[in-house]
Amino acid sequence: MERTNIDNQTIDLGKKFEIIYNPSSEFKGYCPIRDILDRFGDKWSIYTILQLGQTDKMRFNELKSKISGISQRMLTVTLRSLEQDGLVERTIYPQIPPRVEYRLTSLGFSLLEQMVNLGEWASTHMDEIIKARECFATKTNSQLIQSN
Amino acid sequence: MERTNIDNQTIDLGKKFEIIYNPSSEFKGYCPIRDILDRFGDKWSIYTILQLGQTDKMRFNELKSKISGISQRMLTVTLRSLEQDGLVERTIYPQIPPRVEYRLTSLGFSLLEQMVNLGEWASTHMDEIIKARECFATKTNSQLIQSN
DNA sequence: CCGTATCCAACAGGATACTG
DNA sequence: CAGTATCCTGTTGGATACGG
Repeated sequence: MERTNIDNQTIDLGKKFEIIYNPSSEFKGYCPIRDILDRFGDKWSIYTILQLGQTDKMRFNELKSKISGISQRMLTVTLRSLEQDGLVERTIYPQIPPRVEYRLTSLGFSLLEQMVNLGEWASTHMDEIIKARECFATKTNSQLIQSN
Repeated sequence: MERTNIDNQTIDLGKKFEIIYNPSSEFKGYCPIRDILDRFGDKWSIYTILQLGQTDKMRFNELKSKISGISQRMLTVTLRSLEQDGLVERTIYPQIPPRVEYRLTSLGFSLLEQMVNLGEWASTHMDEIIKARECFATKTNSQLIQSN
């Protein structure tokens, strides 16, 4: 198994790689990251998880008001999806008007920690990425100018 | 700033939360995680990053053959996107037939590390999630039966 | 209050054909 | 070899109206 070495960055992916992604087989080429990202890579899951991580429990409309821009439909869809994966727990109090509370499960909290880690990476490197985008735009523009 | 406490899990998100997501303002409510996930939360970016992390450089068709299922178009699109964000470096050797090499930048490698972390989380908790999905399906079915 | 149902626009991405 | 260009389909998610 090969090792990667660039700029004195040596990452021994060999061991980990087989765990997280095995491309050699059509059937065993299942990728857990893909599965996870298919679920919370959507538009609202992260916001929802982050919000639920701020307090121990929240009601539907409370969540809706804190996640700016989300529609009623999408909040329902998102919460069902998270509930289905065992990340969020839904408690219904049988009363009129209905009262429903949502909270992260311990699994949800462990994902939250990963999200926070990813968020810290994103915050740290966001300026590099933005610079790269600007630089790329400049390169593309100059190529366009040359081809005129 | 509130603290979250469930099952003896105390995460002090207060400090980190403001960095990674500020929902209080329409304009300052910019979320770096969202930005990042909008980029590599797509269908092919992770596979591409993982593959490029396996060797120090790869050619276009080499990549295409290793990422099973990807179309020529989507590989181009994905690589351009990653290049634009400074995660991948593209080297063109002006010869016929053309020779193009791709490699991760150091920024790309640091993202790869995050992906590996996420992948380990996913691998560790995948069985819990699958169980939760099955359990959810059972609950839903029994509700359907009751309503019949 | 907390949803569900329906309709619809926008976009991601696959198939195919063509090019320097 | 390494792409573009074009077309076309499936899915995501927003708007709106209605229901227990």
